[in-house]
Amino acid sequence: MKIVFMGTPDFAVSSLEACLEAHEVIAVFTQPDRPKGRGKKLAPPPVKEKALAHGIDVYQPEKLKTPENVELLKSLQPDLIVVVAYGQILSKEILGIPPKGCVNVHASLLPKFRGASPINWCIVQGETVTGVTTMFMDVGLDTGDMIDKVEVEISPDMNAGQLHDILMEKGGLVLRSTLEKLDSDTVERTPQDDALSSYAPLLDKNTGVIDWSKSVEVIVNQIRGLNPWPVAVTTFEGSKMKIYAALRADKKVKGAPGEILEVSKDGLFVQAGDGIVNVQILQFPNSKRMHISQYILGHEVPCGIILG
RNA sequence: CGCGGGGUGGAGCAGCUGGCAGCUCGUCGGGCUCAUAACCCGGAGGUCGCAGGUUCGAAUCCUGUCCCCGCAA
Repeated sequence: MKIVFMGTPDFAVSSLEACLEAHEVIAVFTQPDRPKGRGKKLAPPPVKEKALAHGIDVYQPEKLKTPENVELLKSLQPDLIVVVAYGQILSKEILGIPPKGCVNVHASLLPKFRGASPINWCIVQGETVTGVTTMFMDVGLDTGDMIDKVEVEISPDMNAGQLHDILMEKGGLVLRSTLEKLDSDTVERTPQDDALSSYAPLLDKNTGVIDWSKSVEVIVNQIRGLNPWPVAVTTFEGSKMKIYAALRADKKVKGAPGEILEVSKDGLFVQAGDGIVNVQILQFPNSKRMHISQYILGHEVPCGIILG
């Protein structure tokens, strides 16, 4: 099949590889290079680098749905368009271009966690199982008919970064199978049950702010679900404290929500709504990320102060 | 040239109004103990990121360079 691939971040790269394995990728669409990192340097998206390495034409339109780009897509005459974390909406007109349709790889078990950040939200909400779904795209947001699905277990200590890496790999695998079915016209469509759907909106900084009156479970899930980005944060004596990892603690002491009850090399014990959170890895502005056992070697952490 | 912080014994930090490099932990040896990640005594370990400069003398001031990090995207 002649495929046009659309994708941008790391997550899309393994799917691009899946396409390259058995099919002809005639063009890659990805977001324009953006200023990135400390120096404002323009950085190419991972998908672009991969595509260039394979000598594939790369297009980086600011807006995909302009008449010129629609014409461009038509002229490419793809059999199929594969979209993975591209970052732009495909208009109805574009969706109708390829005869085999437009398929999307989505990092959740649809219809749950439709939207931009399914990987983070499923952990934040305490799911124990998630997965990757391939589907035919329609005009709605991740609402199209499903094709293939693979489940992945979320272990209690897993954070969003680790889950991302697993799902990325699974995404490539599922797409391979979906591509085979499309190629041989043996695809089966399964409509999504809207009643079971949920939405995983784009993350922002505020998502990371910890409310210490919430339960231990909610806080711990928030912390691991937002690692490595945007990272759970709280306020420690006026400065921002990022928390990368935390556990549930078994302690008998008790205090006000957000109060630091005890500090040792085993952790920073903080009162939450229904129990105690053991903060393990933290980071302060201008400082390196480190485990509490290292942090206390060079810093004074008085008990009794209130976080948040 | 987007803004800002930092590179000091294995780890985390202090020292930086220039004058013999310090703290906590770890590590090594010894002691106490039924025992211990606890406690006591003692020791090892640092060209203070790199290169120049100012000075009688620089971790500390100046210049250049490399690397790391926070914000912002």
